[in-house]
Amino acid sequence: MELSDRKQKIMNAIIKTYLETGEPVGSRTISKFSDLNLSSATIRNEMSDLEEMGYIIQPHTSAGRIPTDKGYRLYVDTMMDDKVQEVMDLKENLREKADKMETLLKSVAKLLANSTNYATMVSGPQYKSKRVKFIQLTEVDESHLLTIVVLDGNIVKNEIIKTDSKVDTEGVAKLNFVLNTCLNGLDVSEMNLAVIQSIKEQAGDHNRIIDSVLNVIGNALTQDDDFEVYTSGATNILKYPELADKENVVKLLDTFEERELITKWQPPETVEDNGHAIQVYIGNETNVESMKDCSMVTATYRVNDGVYGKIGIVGPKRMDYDKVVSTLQTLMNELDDIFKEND
Amino acid sequence: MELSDRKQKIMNAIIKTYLETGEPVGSRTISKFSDLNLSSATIRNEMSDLEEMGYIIQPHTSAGRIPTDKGYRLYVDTMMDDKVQEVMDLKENLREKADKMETLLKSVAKLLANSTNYATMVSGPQYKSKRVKFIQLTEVDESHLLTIVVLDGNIVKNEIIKTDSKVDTEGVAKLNFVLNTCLNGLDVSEMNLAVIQSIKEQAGDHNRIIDSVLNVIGNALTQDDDFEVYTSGATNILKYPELADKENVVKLLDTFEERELITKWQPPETVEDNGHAIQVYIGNETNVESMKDCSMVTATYRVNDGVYGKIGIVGPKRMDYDKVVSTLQTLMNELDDIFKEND
DNA sequence: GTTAGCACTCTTTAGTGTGGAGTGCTAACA
DNA sequence: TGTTAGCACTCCACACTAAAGAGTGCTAAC
Repeated sequence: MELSDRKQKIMNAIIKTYLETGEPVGSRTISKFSDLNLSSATIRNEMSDLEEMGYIIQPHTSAGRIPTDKGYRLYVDTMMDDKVQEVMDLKENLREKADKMETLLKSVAKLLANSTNYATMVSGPQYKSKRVKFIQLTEVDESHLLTIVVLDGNIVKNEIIKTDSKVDTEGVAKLNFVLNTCLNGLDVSEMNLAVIQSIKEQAGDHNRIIDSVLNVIGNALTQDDDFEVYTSGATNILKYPELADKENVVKLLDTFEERELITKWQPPETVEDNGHAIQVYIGNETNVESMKDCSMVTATYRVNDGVYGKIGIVGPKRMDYDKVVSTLQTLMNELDDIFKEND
Repeated sequence: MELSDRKQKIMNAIIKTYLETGEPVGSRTISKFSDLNLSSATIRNEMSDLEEMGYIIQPHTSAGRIPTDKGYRLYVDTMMDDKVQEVMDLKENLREKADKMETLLKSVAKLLANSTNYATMVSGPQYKSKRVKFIQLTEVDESHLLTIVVLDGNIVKNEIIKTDSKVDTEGVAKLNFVLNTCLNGLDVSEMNLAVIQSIKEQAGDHNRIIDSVLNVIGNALTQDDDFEVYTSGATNILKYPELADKENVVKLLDTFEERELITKWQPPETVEDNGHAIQVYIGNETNVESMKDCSMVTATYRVNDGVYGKIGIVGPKRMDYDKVVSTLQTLMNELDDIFKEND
């Protein structure tokens, strides 16, 4: 069956109404709806068609229709107009917090949650290809060495390692020299046994320390456990009755608590400059079981080349896609500016 | 009125029963209860007394009684016997995660939440009196210096600062020397203008950098924004109907989300060695409005001298105080061991 | 001092009926 | 042939009622 112009309009009206009310919408409501001057009976016929085509569904025999995932998808893909949203006062709020990435991202999450009334998740920046820029060991006291690893993009990792015996200042200097000459510029795959062996030979009798240091470096290069995710406004989902039944709520809130669950958020392979790769996932498209009744809109921010993070907004399927997308757009531009400044 | 022995026993029975069921408990239930062989009528008389004394209350005329805060308090203070709980398999689970404080604390929160079915909050260690152990500046590239501040207790803070112009290796060395000779061993209150002035004089023409560095140090010494709080099992509160009415749930969950709210958790002035300062807060005793229908049990762990953190378990007033306290005790001992080992 | 018994209160639950919203179908109309 | 009006039907939501159950307080008897 063809999706006629009129059907599209009706579909649009159904979704718009449903987004507002959250109630199944009936033919009479649509027939009273603005432009299209059609009786409820006609609408009924059309709705019957739309149902057959899979765009809408009846929760029970004598109820109105609600959009299916396919219906939402249609809306998001074709019907959303790009109207510019009132620009929020995000700017001032953000600038204040911009000093530390962590606080910045937390505020982003909170601001978004407050201004959209949905739940938000923000992932910390992920570093795509990590290479060692330089390494530095420093004595802390008799039995502890501070290991500092600076990676590409000026990411600093540090860890204190225990030593069996005191290493004198000279020894530390030597270790520093050896480590830096051998490892600078390498990524994790290039640190093979040959390299390690050569370090150990040059370092003399500090094998144990080398092992510890390499361990720290390995962690710095591979560990994703600093793949932080900040969430905010989780309780907003309680505002939407269709999500708030006990079963679901627990699962959803748990999903938010277990931030790790959103590991499915790989950073994008490539993001065209200034493109924020805004994407909409509806229902099962999220690939998260507990979110099957939700939708999620994600965007990608870019701190540096190869350093990306994601921002996601989770709400009911009847979320105001239009507003969310444009809010995200505004916000992303703002973030871009902040990162550029701070470089 | 005197709190007779029999009244105590009845009180105990009431609380125990209520803890299990969460329902108001009636006189008949208690009369059937184990030891005391009394008819429901007698119990009724006693309960009437207990109500007058403020230990229990009737939610409505023809309902059983439930304990008041005062009643719980009586129970916690006098009636809880110290029976040892089955030791959980916390140990093995914890050891695996012990490598990083952060992951360790997260696991603690999760484990506690799972094994108690209440919500947990764990605050990261707080450093009571912070002093600078040493400072180190390192060139990263032409326009960036890495500032590392090591504090008492081997806490490492780092930040990258921008410089207007390149500072040569010699300059950095000099700065390092000056900073360390002037600042090592000082706490924040001792870094007064005189000290700062003297640094600037000795450092020559690197005033701007000194300012940035002092800024970093100041942050390291004062900022509580790394007062991390980990939560887990927030959704557990949905398991207790008396907490799960919509109004309350939102407020409670928000309290958990806004971890900062628990700033009221000052570290204790003193904690006797090996004492974990386990405390029970009932209802309004928590001083958190949204928790007026909850109870909270907190314990203090000790990483080092002057480095404390707190663990809290939040549940309904009818929480199983006995079990929670002994679970916490077991856990704290375990943590003590881990911290000792890792020293 | 303790207990049995009874009247009374209040909540919970199930059951019932009514009104409203919405549909699908049919027949009439332009 | 597309549109509309009308009607019978379905189902949900809500209010109301009735009955059951739990528990109390009081009184009188042991």
